[in-house]
Amino acid sequence: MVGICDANNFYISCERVFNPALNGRPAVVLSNNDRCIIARSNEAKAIGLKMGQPIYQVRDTLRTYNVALCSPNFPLYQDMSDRMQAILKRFAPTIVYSIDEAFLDFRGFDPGKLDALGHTISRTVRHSTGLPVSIGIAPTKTLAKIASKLCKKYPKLNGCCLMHKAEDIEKVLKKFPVGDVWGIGPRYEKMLNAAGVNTAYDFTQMPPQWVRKKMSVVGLRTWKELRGEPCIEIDEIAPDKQHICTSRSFPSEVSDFDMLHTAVASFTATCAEKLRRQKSVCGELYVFIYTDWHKEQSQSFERRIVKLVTPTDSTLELTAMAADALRQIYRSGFGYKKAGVILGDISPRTGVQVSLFDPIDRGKHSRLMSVMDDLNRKQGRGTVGVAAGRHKLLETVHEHLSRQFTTDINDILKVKAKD
DNA sequence: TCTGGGGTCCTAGGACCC
DNA sequence: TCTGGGGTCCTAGGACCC
Repeated sequence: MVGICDANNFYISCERVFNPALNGRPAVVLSNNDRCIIARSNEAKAIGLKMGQPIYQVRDTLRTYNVALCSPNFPLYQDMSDRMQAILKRFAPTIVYSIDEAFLDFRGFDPGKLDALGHTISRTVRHSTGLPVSIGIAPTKTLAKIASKLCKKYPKLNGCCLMHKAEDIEKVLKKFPVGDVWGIGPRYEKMLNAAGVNTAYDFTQMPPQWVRKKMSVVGLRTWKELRGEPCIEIDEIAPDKQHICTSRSFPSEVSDFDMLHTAVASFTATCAEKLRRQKSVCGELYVFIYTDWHKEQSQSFERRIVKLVTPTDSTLELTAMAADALRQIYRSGFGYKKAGVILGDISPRTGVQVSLFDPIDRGKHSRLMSVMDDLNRKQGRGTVGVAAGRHKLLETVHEHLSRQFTTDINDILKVKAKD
């Protein structure tokens, strides 16, 4: 048996832990620059606010229902996530799946005791972190996901839903919309509905050859999992990333080369930091800049891939190459709305083949980088860097930011004694 | 006026090789 | 009229996840 522990409305719940005034009212967390909705409380869902919806489209609703707005506070969410995962690990081998979810490996556990254990875990996380979670337990990961969704829908389940008897599972699947199944997105949902497949149960009754043909081996795995055959493996040790990306939309259009350069340099530095954290090097650097694609008039979507002779993790080298690439794709007269950097062709740092006429002192670079990473880790991000300064106009706007309640000593809540 | 920011895997088709 | 066959690698595009 396998379990999934999924935090309910995770970002919102994190905000609520430190700001109880948000309880019971519609609240949303916004994307960078407070542009669109990326998380919603149940109350916000109930009044029809949608994931990814731009704020300007729902101004009236926000006002009418007095919706609380929160700018994204990712350091807080990550810290709360770490706390949740630490608690889960006390009960069963845990595989972190995303910031708000983890799988629990219940193989070898007594199935008769799992319901009670699941409830204990749910209660413990709630008490120790303040986060409400939904735990689903079933023979496969896909079924466990369904169980955890039931948990959210039916509060009387009290934070844990165990699904293991074949007839119970069948009963659930017959009512479960196929589009809500993990692994079936909007495209496949449409295709399946058109073929008369509306519930998860309908899907399990389709011939495997048909599923394979229409949805490839990925769809077939989902089909098998729904029929109780585990076949989605998730690695215990998070594999190294194959691509590392940093990109942002700008608060307003940017047409000045130096400003773009500053942005691209800082994205590259962030990417390189992530790369060094996983002890890898990259062999490829990709830089892109977009104009606003919503506008009718002429657009520009430019990108350049640079292949490296010798793979590297040096911010110095990468920022220099990114600047060259940017110089090649930049065109004056355009207002750019978004830019980004992607590192690819990633491999472990050990075993780098240095080319014969390598002009770079790699030892020196790597000593410099590790001093830099160290300082940034201890003194906070952005303490030292090689980026070309900062521009006020590029800074992300966060009008409704909560404080760093758990990670900054100055922001820790103070308890006042009543006299 | 205004639309997020990360990732994964799979497949088909073209280039190229022998 | 007739136009090999098998393999690899790369890329773009399409689907999905949170």
